[in-house]
Amino acid sequence: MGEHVGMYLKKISEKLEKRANENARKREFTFSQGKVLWYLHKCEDTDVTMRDIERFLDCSHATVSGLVTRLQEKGLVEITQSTTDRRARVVKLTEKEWNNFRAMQAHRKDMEELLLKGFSPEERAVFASFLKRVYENVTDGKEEPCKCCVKMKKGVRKHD
Amino acid sequence: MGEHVGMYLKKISEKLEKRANENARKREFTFSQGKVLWYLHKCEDTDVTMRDIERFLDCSHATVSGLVTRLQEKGLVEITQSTTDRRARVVKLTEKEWNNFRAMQAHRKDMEELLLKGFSPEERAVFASFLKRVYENVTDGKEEPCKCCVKMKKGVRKHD
DNA sequence: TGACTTTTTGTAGCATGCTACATATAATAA
DNA sequence: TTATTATATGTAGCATGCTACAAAAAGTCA
Repeated sequence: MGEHVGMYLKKISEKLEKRANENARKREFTFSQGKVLWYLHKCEDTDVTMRDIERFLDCSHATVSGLVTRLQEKGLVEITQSTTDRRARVVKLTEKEWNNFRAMQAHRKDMEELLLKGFSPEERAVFASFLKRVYENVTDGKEEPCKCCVKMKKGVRKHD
Repeated sequence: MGEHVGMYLKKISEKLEKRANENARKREFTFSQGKVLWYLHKCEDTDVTMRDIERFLDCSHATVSGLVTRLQEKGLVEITQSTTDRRARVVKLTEKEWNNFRAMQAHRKDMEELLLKGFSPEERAVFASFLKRVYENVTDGKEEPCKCCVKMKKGVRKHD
């Protein structure tokens, strides 16, 4: 009765974000902006719209609009209109940005190792499976993954 | 390699906060404001200053200032100057607020149950211990607990 | 085709978090 | 006591998240 699981989850998450922001600050962008860049790298070979980013981050379109605008102001992404859907805006990484990816990968790996310091391989597996179950509990099983890279072929949209 | 533990922790935490905000909205305050109220209830018998709240929330004093100001505007707390330390502001719950506590307790319990749905008592214990270990990893063992209720007697401050 | 609905994005206004700077008071050292 | 340092709070300015409203384009159905 009262394992305070929720409290721990939130506090760990807050610490993670603070650490990530400290790290990202060295590279002239924030943790949230980094998530957008990460996604753009992951989907290099496809046209990524603001709507795709919204689904990936699982946040409102207003939030995405702010993030992408600030990334554009810093010259880290370019925004162009989609040629196939005049509502959509396509977001692309600029040349300037390419240095960041490896640093981000490294930091992500470091954080994962920090989190699981002292855990045996078996414990890691059990912990990961617990987290997946909790995630399904809080999403009522209705996970809303980013469908862009998974289900869409290069440049293929419904309206094509 | 790559259990995505960090990602799951963050996503679960985001869902938790969204659910808590939906719930809290019915009671005219937000999740973060609710944490302040929660703490004030916990420490009913002591004088709680803004600095105490800052330590409890583990956030900046600027953040606390905003939270407490908005709670005051809604008439949920009163702010007075400490009689023993003229720098400090003492934050107190108002009569109006007292209806919320039980609803908050109930929601917290519901969330805990939702998170751990389908977990056996043994699994719950293991999961909780894992989270504690991860928390110690991300805090480097230097946990910074709220010292107010733990170490301070009623009304006793260093400067007394 | 034309009317209706859905989708994508923009903007305003707010709450929450931060850092950086300022002030006033308290605590400490000379 | 006086000078210095530490502590508690205020404020400005920013990034991130939200909801609510609006517009424009795309999709759908008669």
